[in-house]
Amino acid sequence: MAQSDTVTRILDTAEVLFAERGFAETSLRNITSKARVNLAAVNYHFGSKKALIQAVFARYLDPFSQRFHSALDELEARYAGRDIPLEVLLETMATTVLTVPAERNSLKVFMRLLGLAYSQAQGHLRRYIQQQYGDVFSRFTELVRRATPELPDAERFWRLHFMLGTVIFTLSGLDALRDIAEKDYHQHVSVRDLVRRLRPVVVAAMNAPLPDEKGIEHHADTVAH
Amino acid sequence: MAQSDTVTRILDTAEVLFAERGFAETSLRNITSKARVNLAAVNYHFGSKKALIQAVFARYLDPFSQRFHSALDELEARYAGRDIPLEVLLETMATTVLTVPAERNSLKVFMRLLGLAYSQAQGHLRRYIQQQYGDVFSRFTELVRRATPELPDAERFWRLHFMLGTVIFTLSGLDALRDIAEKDYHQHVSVRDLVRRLRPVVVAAMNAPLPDEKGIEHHADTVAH
DNA sequence: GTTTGTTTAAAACATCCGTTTTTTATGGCC
DNA sequence: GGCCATAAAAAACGGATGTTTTAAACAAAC
Repeated sequence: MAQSDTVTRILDTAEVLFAERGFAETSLRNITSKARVNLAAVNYHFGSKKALIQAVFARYLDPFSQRFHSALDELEARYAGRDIPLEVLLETMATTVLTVPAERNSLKVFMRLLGLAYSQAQGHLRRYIQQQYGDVFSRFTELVRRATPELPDAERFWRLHFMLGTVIFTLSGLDALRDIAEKDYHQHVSVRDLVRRLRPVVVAAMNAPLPDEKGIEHHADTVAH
Repeated sequence: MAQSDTVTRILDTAEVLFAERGFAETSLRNITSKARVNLAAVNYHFGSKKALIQAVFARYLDPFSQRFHSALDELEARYAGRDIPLEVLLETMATTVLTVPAERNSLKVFMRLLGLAYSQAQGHLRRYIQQQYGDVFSRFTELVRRATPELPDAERFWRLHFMLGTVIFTLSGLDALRDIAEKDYHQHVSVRDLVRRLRPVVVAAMNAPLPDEKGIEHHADTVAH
């Protein structure tokens, strides 16, 4: 009966603790005791702590990758060769990202994990994600390239990462920001709200004018004449 | 003679290791051995590892806070009551942030530390920074408020944090991004480059049109008619 | 020259870590 | 019944961590 909901209990507990405190600050003893599971169970079922971390990510990223591929398939079919508008691409990505964790009410956890994956030193994680899910991202960026032919390649690369930073940073630090926002503006903030606010910002950022030429330098103390 | 360059050696070594691997992943033995200093010196001079971490931040943030106050003083004097344009405010902040670590050739370290301060769980750090340097940030946001009177307060709050996310995320993950960028676009990327690219994006994001009204919902799969 | 306060050095302490090993239970199959 | 693979539980291992204690060096003050 208890066949292997042990595995699920470990994953459920681990993702929450990881999201709250980070990987290094979360010990296997924290996880197993809170999950009411034997300490050795982690190494038995997953092999190591590293593998546990990767499994936590895979549980989100596998369905995400699958759904996102399907969504892009649909889009390409619908547009039949014509370029897909940037707004549609961004919107599709957003809804796909939001769909997966929504089924488990764990958007906050998922976003926090994404944030950790980037910022944490953990080299093995970045490598794992890159080689496991790099192709979905490549497919997406290629479609974005076609949607923004006027942007130089390097500029588009950086702007995409700028926006990735905005979204991950905001949604992963959501709790802290939400506290401040609600204290200062007495207004509840839902994730839907935030996505609504993010949309025009991201679009405007992607469509911003190109930066000045390299040679020309501006200084704050000479710009206001 | 050796009076207390021990303190400096510890700080110099600690900030580099912290930036490279994070706080939890850096042990006092790592620091003290690399700094060729006795293990007990950290607890003797700083009291604890937590206090060491805060001291590392203070060494950057104290001069930053001081300079930024002066810069804002100058601006307010120059504009003598008139509102300071948003671009000038942003530019001033940028140059101040860049100035402090530039004097020690440690911009990368500083940015990475800022990123860690946000993303890492370390509750004590956020609290310390908030209560120690919250007033400079408040002063800045108030000036931004006057520079963007058309923005609703909540909207401005969120957009400022969006942009904070962009900058910190990008500059703190710089090394990883730089690797990808140089591999794909065979082009060296300096921090100056990045700041140049960031400027129009941030300005456009702050000036983006307001989001749709709350009631109206958009879905990716119905938006492309 | 001895004393005093400060800094460094060395060693020990208690605790926690990830992992491995050993033992015990469980349930399907002949 | 006995057999066996699988899972869970308990115990132990080796090592690393932050901190504390004890001892030695050193400079300044008297």
